Amino acid sequence: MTRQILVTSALPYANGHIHLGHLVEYIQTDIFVRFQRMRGHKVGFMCADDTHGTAIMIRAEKEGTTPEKMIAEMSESHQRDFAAFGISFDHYGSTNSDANRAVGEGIWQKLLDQDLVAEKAVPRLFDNQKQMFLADRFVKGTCPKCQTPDQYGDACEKCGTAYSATELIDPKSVFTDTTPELKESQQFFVKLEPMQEMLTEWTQNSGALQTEVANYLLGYFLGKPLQDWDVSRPAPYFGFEIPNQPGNYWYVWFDAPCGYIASTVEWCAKTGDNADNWWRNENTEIVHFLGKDITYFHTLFWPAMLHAAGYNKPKRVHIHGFLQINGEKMSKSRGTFINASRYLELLDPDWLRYYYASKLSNKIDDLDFHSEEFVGKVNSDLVGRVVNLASRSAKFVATTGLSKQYPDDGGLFAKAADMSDTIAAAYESCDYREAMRLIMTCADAANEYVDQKTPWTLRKDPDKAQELQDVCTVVLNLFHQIAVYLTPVLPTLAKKTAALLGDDITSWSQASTPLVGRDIAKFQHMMTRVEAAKVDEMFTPEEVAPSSPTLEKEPLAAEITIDEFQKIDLRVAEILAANEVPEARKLLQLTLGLGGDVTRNVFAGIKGAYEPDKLVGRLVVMVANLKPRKMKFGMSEGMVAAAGTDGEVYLLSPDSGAVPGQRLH
RNA sequence: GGCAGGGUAGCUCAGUUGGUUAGAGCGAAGGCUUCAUAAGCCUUAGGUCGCCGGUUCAAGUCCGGCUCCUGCUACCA
Repeated sequence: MTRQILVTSALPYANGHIHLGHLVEYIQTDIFVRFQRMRGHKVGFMCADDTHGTAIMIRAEKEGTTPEKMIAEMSESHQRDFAAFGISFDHYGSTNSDANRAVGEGIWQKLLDQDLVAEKAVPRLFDNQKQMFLADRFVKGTCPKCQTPDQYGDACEKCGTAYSATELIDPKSVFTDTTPELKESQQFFVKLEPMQEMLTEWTQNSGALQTEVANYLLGYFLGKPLQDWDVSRPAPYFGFEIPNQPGNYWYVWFDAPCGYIASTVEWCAKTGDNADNWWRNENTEIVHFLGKDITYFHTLFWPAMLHAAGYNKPKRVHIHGFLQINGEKMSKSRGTFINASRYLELLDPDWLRYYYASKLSNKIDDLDFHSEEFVGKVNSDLVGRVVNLASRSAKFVATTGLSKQYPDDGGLFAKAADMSDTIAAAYESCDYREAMRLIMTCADAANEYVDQKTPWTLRKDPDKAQELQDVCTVVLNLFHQIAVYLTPVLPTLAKKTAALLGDDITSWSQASTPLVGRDIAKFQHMMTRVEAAKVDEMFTPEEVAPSSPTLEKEPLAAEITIDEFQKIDLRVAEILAANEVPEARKLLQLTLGLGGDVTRNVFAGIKGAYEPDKLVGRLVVMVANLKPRKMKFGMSEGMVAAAGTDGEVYLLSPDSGAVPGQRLH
């Protein structure tokens, strides 16, 4: 029976480039999609850029551009990366599209019709200077529980306490460093509690979710009344204004998943289909792939929206874990935050597709990119075992082609053909690791066969020409079979196999029918080996070119050791007094406090750049163990740290929380 | 803090409803082979299954406690 399956990957946020972590998901989804297409099902693979929200707005502002321009460039970059990794979307849209606005408005109207929208006043922090309400992530302050300074407005990194931004002690806007004001904001909420029963049923009994996920939802959300979901944000916000509610915008997570439908709408417009055939048709299986961080958006809010608006709920939500690099979180400072484009400079995308496939299961465990394993698996599985099969047999039948009849192979081909359903089931359940393991057992059996039959010996005896052709016919068919099974993962290998044997691989069933009596093309290498050095190079941070004009003016000083650095005692100091030195052109006299009654008298060359009155009370950094020096106006007992070239002077200040006397490490 | 998940060979992971000597791949050691991109084949070594206790004829598997790791925690996405 032909199934109709609409598959999505989560929408990448237009705030950054595609990296190896994203690719876990897109490759995983693409394998599923290609597998289903091979099985003859009707598949739509939808994705789009997620373009709205404060983060986009702020970043565009920082880069001196408009959000529209930024998301256009990012979309192009994303699509280029996806294409290079062979991600075969049927349509790639954007949440900032007319189609998406229409989908959002349609759902919104249905929510209003069913009295599922509530309006409430919410106290929120407001940045007066920037004239905007601040999301939790844009407020920093001292944790109300453990007093750790410099924590975000949602949770403390030190003690793990979750709180709301309004509870922070001494909150500051991360944009302006000013103290935000508490203001009421009228916001719109989707009422979820009326759909609690539906959601409980769907999450627990529909089979759409992995059991861990169902347990998590039951344990954390569904065990108590569902809170109303806050779906609006006050201006300024980059997104869609809510119909008839000027100054109020949909929260990005309201319109982002609508992008799945909007993409389908745009796709159907191209193909002459109707999106309702996919989204309002019970025979369509909606399958979402996403990372565990966005679980509840897709398993509570999104199904609620779909349900209220009369769309199909997902048949399956497949959630995967995060990518780790050599056992650790990806990190920019460790050089393990690898963009897709960086990978592509050095390595073959098919290697990553296979490597991920060989590690992905249907659990939500994190997946580790382990350099040595990556090299080992690709070289040993793909090159040494799979591709090598063609390489060690094709040459012997270059002139004769394949035997007319499929020879007796002791049941090898039939045995591998019998595995078709088992392998297919592994793909279907997204247990690619199991699929790869099974396929590799086929490759092992084939290599053993070559070893037993020793075609290189047969070749030397003209009387055994037929036997040689038969043996190679068997080996090439076993290879072809494996290539068919691997096609969802390695479409490029499938193409090269097709070129060698003159038979395009389009259907799963081709693994069950041997190829006979045909010429074969001249053998060409199908895959190169991974060089470990290239993988290492990928994880070596690229040298930053010293193109900075400031660095040219003042080049970096000679390298020092940590011991040498530690001789310099840098301290946080408070400016207790600042006075003009009438006869000096550049100097101000500062009295610096190091806590208690320890003070230092310092002459600092900052006159002209700072008003003495305004300096009193602020914290600076000083070199506290500098040998005192007698100057024309008195003793200077240290030095205040400041940056600047060409007469500009900028004092350094510690973040709030630091106290006078603390040493810098 | 709460919730969810995990801890099995050097590494990455399988272990079905509790049932013989706990498996695979990679890596390691030894041998064979030379067609193939130093690829292939065979053999070997390696694990008190996180810790403690309980149920049972029998526990990696079930129950209780402890411990370590990871993620999430609705107004960042």
